[in-house]
Amino acid sequence: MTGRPRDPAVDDAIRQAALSLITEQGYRGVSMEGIAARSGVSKQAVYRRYPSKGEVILDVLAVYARTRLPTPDTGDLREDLLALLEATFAGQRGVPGALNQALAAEALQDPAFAERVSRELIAARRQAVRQILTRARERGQLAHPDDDLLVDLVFGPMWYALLFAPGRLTDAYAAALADAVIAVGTHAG
Amino acid sequence: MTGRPRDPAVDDAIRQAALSLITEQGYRGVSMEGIAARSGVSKQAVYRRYPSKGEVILDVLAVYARTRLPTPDTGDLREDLLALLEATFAGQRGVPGALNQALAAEALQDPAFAERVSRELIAARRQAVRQILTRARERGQLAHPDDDLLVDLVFGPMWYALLFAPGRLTDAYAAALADAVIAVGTHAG
Amino acid sequence: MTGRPRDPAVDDAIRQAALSLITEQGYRGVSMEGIAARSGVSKQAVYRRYPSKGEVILDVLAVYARTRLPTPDTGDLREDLLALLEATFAGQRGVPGALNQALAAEALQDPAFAERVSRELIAARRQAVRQILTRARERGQLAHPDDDLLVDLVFGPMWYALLFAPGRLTDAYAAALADAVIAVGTHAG
Amino acid sequence: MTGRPRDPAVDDAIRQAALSLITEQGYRGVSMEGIAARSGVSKQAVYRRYPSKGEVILDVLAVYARTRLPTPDTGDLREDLLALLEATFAGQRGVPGALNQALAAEALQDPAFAERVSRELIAARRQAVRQILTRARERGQLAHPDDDLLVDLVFGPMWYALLFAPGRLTDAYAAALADAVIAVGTHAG
DNA sequence: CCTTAATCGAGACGGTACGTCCTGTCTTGTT
DNA sequence: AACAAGACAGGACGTACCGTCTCGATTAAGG
Repeated sequence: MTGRPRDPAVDDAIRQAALSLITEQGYRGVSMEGIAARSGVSKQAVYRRYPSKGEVILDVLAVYARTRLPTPDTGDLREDLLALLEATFAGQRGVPGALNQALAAEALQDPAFAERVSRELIAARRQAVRQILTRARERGQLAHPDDDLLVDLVFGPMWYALLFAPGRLTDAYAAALADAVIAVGTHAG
Repeated sequence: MTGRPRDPAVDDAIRQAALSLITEQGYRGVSMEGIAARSGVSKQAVYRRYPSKGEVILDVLAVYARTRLPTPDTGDLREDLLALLEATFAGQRGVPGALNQALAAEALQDPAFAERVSRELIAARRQAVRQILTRARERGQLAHPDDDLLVDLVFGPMWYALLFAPGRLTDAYAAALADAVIAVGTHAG
Repeated sequence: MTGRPRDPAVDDAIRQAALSLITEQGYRGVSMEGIAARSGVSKQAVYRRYPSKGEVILDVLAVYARTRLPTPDTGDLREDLLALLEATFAGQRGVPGALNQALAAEALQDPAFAERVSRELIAARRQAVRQILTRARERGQLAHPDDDLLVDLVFGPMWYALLFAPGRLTDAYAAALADAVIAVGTHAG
Repeated sequence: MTGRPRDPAVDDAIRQAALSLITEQGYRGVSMEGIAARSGVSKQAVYRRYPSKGEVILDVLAVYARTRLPTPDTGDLREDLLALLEATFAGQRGVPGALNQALAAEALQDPAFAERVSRELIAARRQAVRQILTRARERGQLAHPDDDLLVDLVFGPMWYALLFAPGRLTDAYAAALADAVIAVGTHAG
């Protein structure tokens, strides 16, 4: 029933190989074959762990982004939003940006995978923003009733930029976006 | 010097085949090989016209979406925005949605293509919104100085939805989004 | 130093699985993996007993064909030969035929194995025929001096048939072959 | 309808690669993958021509053995048989021997292929011997009525040797076998 | 009218990746 | 030790596309 346990070194080698392939060559350059070759691992070992390229990327992202979303709590909505947006955008400028792009590419090709990503990854990120909003609402700083819309206003432009203009994700943009969200939030809706 | 002219029937067959493949099987199911096979055309004939899958999709989209963005001009910002958003979202619910998803998938795998899409297609759409905003500004209905941000607030959530939750693009969502944009726009920024 | 003794039930399960796989699917369908799976035994247990597929087959054949070659002794060369040939051919029409074919396939792919088979299995069969010939010679019924050639005349056509026309191994063929061998044997050579 | 014609150089490269692989490493060392790699040809190019390893070998053998079976006609049965047997055995001592072994290995694993080989290759060889026998019969040198049996006596021992003792195929063996066949042939049967 | 040149379909070409299967070895915990 | 379980590197399987190429057969426009 037990069998030989999986070698954690193999896990690491696979993730490391996938990560370096994505950063070096982008999503195009990633293949199950290539990951196996680069990591010095058999294809079987990869397929045993992940049914598809997307799952590899998802896992790499999960491990890589252990630097948790901060969910700052300064007592001020603007401060909180700004901190989260700057942190998030900063991340997207580097390797995680490439990972998220790869993720999106995979999701666009496989609705089931998109659903999975939505539930496991996207939801967590949304929750972080929603928490900030909830606290602001409790302090009476928020009039707009639809948190979902406000969250969309945060992440929508981010993904838009990842798709067509990754360079746009600057601190200044984070500030402008934070102000915009607050402008909407302080209205009654 | 002239040689045999290109057969327009071949052009049509290619576009038609690409379109039906995308709608039937999604981006996954589309290949240059498949397009040629489905259209009864030689691979060479396809490659002569388009250097890559992405270009085919781009062209199909251009032809298919001859139903131009309206750029309504009712004299009222909210009316204009609402009309445009509803029309745009309505389009994304059907076949053009699949085409846009395919486009995004391709763009994510090829930065050069992303750039091209950005310049040729995205820019036009942004321009339509910017026109509405400009007119509103001339009427004194707009305080916010950064049109680009406002445009991002319009298209960001749309692409976000296309990536992870296509069902979200309803008329109600269009209305909420229009209100949000106006809320931001009427602030000084 | 002794450790746990080998489980005879495992031995049986392996042989049984190998046998049924060969008869059901032929040599093609036989693999160490498949034998282990079919017998519900670990691969290690198989490899512990047999270094290769060929050895399994060889062992299965040995156990299965405990119905020893008869080496009849009727006092008449023709009677003896006919009895042996009919018995042998009869065997080759059923399961042992498939086993012998598998054996040959393995031998052709591995000269060392061929040598081993030759020494252990082929030699025994040849000895049986040689015994018949020796007795005939002592009775003065045999003029030809080269027993090896005569034995080849018996088994050559049998293997030939196993390779390319298994259906040929009938009783009539056995009779014709026995007569041929006698025709050669009664000549001086 | 026409399409680009197959490149004969590719044909040659494949056959050459297959031949050298067989002679160097035996049937074990032959794989479609290996043939493609060795010949510098794509796997597709190989599969386009041959559905299986066996077909490659069969074709290589056919091309290689353009040194047709002689079918000598000296007016004397013994002379004819001896010439053919010596020529045949001589061939089996070298590269064609390895090819025939590979062929047999494949045939043993695939009854349909065995049938094909039987019809296309084996039949031709048998015909050569039968021709010799027919001429002898017309000259009154042959009493035995069953040519098929006589042919089996020629080829049976040859394949037997190829399977288990390739070294046995000497000129002396050819002579002994020729005499044996004649001994049978001059009897009434 | 008759070259000239680009098109057409067909399909071969070297490559790369797919996802599966088998080989023979190994590493667990259990008996 | 042997056992079931199952991971491991390696390698072959047969298929699908990639983008390029070479055919023979059209289809105009220009000499």
